[in-house]
Amino acid sequence: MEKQDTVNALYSLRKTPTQERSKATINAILSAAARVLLSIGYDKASTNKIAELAGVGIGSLYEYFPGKEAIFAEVRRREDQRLFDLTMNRPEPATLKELIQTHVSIYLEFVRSNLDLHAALINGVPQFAVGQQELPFYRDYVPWATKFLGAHASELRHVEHIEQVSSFITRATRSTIDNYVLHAPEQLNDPLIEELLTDLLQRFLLKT
Amino acid sequence: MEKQDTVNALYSLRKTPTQERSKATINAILSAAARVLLSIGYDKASTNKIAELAGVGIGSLYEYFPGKEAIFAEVRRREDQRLFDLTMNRPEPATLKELIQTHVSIYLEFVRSNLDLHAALINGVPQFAVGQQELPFYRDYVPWATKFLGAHASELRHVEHIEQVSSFITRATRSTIDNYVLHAPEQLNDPLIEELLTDLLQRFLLKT
DNA sequence: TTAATATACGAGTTATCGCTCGGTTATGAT
DNA sequence: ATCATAACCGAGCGATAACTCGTATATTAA
Repeated sequence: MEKQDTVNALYSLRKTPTQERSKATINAILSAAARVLLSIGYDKASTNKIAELAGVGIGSLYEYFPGKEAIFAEVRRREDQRLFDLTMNRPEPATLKELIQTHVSIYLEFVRSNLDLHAALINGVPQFAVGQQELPFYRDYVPWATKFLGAHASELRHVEHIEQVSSFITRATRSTIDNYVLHAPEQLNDPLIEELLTDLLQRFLLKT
Repeated sequence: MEKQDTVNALYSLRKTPTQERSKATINAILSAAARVLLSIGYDKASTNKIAELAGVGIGSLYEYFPGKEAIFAEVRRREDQRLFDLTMNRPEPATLKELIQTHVSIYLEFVRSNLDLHAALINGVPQFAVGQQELPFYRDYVPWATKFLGAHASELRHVEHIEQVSSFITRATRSTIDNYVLHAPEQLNDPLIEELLTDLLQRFLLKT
């Protein structure tokens, strides 16, 4: 409980902004953080540089963020949220087969749309409290996927452990794409990758 | 060419050791680096701390390594080499099905045997010259897998693009396991994960 | 034995880091 | 118009980082 709070304090906002201009300040900081990350990398990024590029006093930065990690944790959190919104704000496909195809496609388009930033986030930025608690992405996404799989249980090959299967395919999908983002970004434009990944998941999940 | 050398210089040994004691020094540094990584993380790890823990003068450290990145790049390189040796020094299975099962099993055992170090490497340590050139692991492994797939082409579902398929399954396997290492390490002891991953790959690759 | 080379060393220089704190300015409520 | 509070600011302190360079010691070759 206490330890948990201590940990969380390192990664969340210090105070919640109420006025508009403070929200603008926070946005400026996050935007600057992303630009600094792209130009010099996480290691050499410093709170001073971020504040300077954001056109914000260093004191202001520390009003809202306890440190560098928290800033980048927030950058990542917002990107994850964007992805989650993209996948949710969409007519729910009728069949599992379509769902798989759709989600692979959405995530691929998502990473392609801002490749450099995602590569930098994956590679350079350590993850929020790893092992301590689940990433927001999986925490939100897996239950949703589990529910969908449960609703189509009759089409599934693996009906025994739907919860674990749901987690498994979510992780496999995301991590495989992230691997391409980092190590073979040029192949992300090849439609073959999308085909292979879709086929991989469909064959695994669906009865033939 | 010149740029490439500049980049490489940041990540490779400065000089090749000839005498035994210098090899011992390098090993002490690498071992200390791993321990520092586990205790305080990549960010707060410094060359000074590593040298101190290694019982080596800071000057000696800089005789061999141009900086912190190079030290950890070498730690990772050696871990990758260990894994590669494990998979190669083993009677080659007769069938693709066995091969898949075997490799999933080897890699899982490999990460389980030193979970904390692998988690720290995956999460905290930025990758060597990402995008510039392929990681040694994939550079060595993919051609080998490609050859094996080619030799069993008759059993394959995807015979059109063996090279890309080989790369694809290698990345999918490694990145999925790495995801569990980082985000759900407790599940690595559940045999279900091994089953699911094996099944995923077999269904994708093999004709039924 | 001696010369050449490889290895080891660490005090010290320079730079930057994280972060605080006392104080100013802007905003909204009364 | 007045006041409370939210937001903003940046000089500057203490700590620590990366890395060099002159020097000392060990090893090997001649």
